[in-house]
Order: sequence, then structure tokens, then C-alpha cells
Amino acid sequence: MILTDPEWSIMDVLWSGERFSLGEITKRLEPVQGWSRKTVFTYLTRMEGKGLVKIDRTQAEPYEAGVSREECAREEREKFLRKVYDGAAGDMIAAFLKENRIPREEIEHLKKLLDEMEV
Amino acid sequence: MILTDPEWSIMDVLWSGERFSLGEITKRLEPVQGWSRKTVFTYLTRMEGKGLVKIDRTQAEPYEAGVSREECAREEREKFLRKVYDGAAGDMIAAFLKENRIPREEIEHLKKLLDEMEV
DNA sequence: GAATTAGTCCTACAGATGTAGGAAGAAGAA
DNA sequence: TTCTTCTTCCTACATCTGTAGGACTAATTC
Repeated sequence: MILTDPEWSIMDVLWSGERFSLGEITKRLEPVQGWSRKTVFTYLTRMEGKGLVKIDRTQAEPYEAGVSREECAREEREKFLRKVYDGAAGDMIAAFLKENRIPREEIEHLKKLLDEMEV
Repeated sequence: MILTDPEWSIMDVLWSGERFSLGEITKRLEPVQGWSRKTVFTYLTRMEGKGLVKIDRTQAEPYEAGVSREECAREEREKFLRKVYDGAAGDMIAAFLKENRIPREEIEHLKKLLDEMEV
């Protein structure tokens, strides 16, 4: 399931903890999105229909993520790689490397990963 | 401008050559999408409105890409990186490396790129 | 306990997307 | 020249997205 941008920002809140009330979610989104509680509520219930959110209406904090961040990230990666690079991961990574600065320790880490791939 | 999947597959045809007739585009999409000419036509004219496609109605092959593949790929990269990894390119690349096989020469190439980044 | 605040449910509505159908002119094929 | 095919233009229509408003209930606060 690929999320839209607003869905992703709601999931980002849910992924940041265990369970939440509507007010808490709305408050956390406030600086970024400025949505009314109604809007957040609509998203949450629609997202329940898609299985993205679990709602336990008996609880004071009814809202909880229904899918993991890593699962969603994986699907986004797959989709992006297929759509834009037709699966050619090497090309894609090269393009990212050319346009992003990456901290030195991470560069080392990536080199290590590449070394392991060659074995 | 982020393209939808159908838009991307139409652009893929346009990016594969100079200019095209409607029939040619439809034919090339046939195996992948199976759209009627009407549908392809609708996409093309809508995409003209967004500047994605240029249409010169005086020509036998009126359709031509209005944006470059590299430009679109760059925007997709930016969006993906921001949305899913909040800009952390290192994390993202590590995730791709862990789940994709990459030919040996490309691994060498990527290592070279990483070496250059460290200078 | 009256007034605010929060939460739920239902409804709405414009714009985007996915996917054509119909009519009509243009051009090619027989 | 008639039939078929291509192309264009206009129209349509369901679904999804983005973004709430209204009404009602529950909870909190003064």
C-alpha cells in the first residue's frame, strides 16, 4: 500500500509511539499541516478502511498504527525503483550519491555494505 | 511535477524517441497497459495542460515530451527521499543495498563514487 | 450546572485520476 | 468513390483525495 503525503504524515505520528487520542495527533501535526480535528479524524477513519490504522473505540487513546514503517518504506522503495529506474538499483543509487551529501561515517558504512555484496 | 504511474508510462514512450503519432504511442503501450486510443489521447491532452507533453497539431507526429526524463527522475528522487527518509540519504541507500542485487561492475562504480565523496 | 472542549458520525463538495464513448472530419485502402 | 481507420474534440462518470461543516454526545472546567 503506497501512502499519499498526508497519510504518510499521519502515520509518522502513529509510528512515533504506541497509541494516541485524536487531539494528540492533531496537536502533533499542527506545526506541519495545520489541519482541523475534523480533517484528521476523516483521514484516520478512511485509513482504518485501508488497514493502515487500527482504532479501538473503547480506549481513551483509540488510534494505533496498523502497518509498520519499515513495511511501508519497503513498498515505497520497490515502487520508486521500478517506476523511475525500471529496477536498476545501481543507477538509482549513483544518482542519489551524486546529489546528496552524506556524513563520513555513513560513507564508510555504505562502503562496507558494498564490500560485503561482492563476496 | 510528480507523475502518476500511467503518466510515467506514457512519458517512457515519449522519452524513447523524438516524436510520435497517437497510434504509435497506443501501440507501444499495448502490451503493458492495454488502453484504448481514446484513453491515451485523453492522457496526452491532459498532460499537455501540465506541460509534460508538447503537441504540434500541424505535424503528422504531433506528440513530443515536454520535460526530460532526468528532470522527472530528480523530482521523484527528492520527493521519495524527503517523504520516506526525511532526507537521510545514507539510510535510504543502505536499505536499497540490503535488498537488491547489483552487478559487480556497478558495485565498483559506486565504491568509486563514495571514495570521491570523502575527499 | 453552564459553558467550553474534545470526540464521533454523517455529509459535502471541488478537483484529480482512470478510463472511456460518440460524433465528425481526414486520410488511406480497395 | 465508398468503406475503414485514425485522429481530434467533447462529454461522461465513478473513485479517490483533500479538506472540512454540522449535529450530537461525553468529558472537563469554572
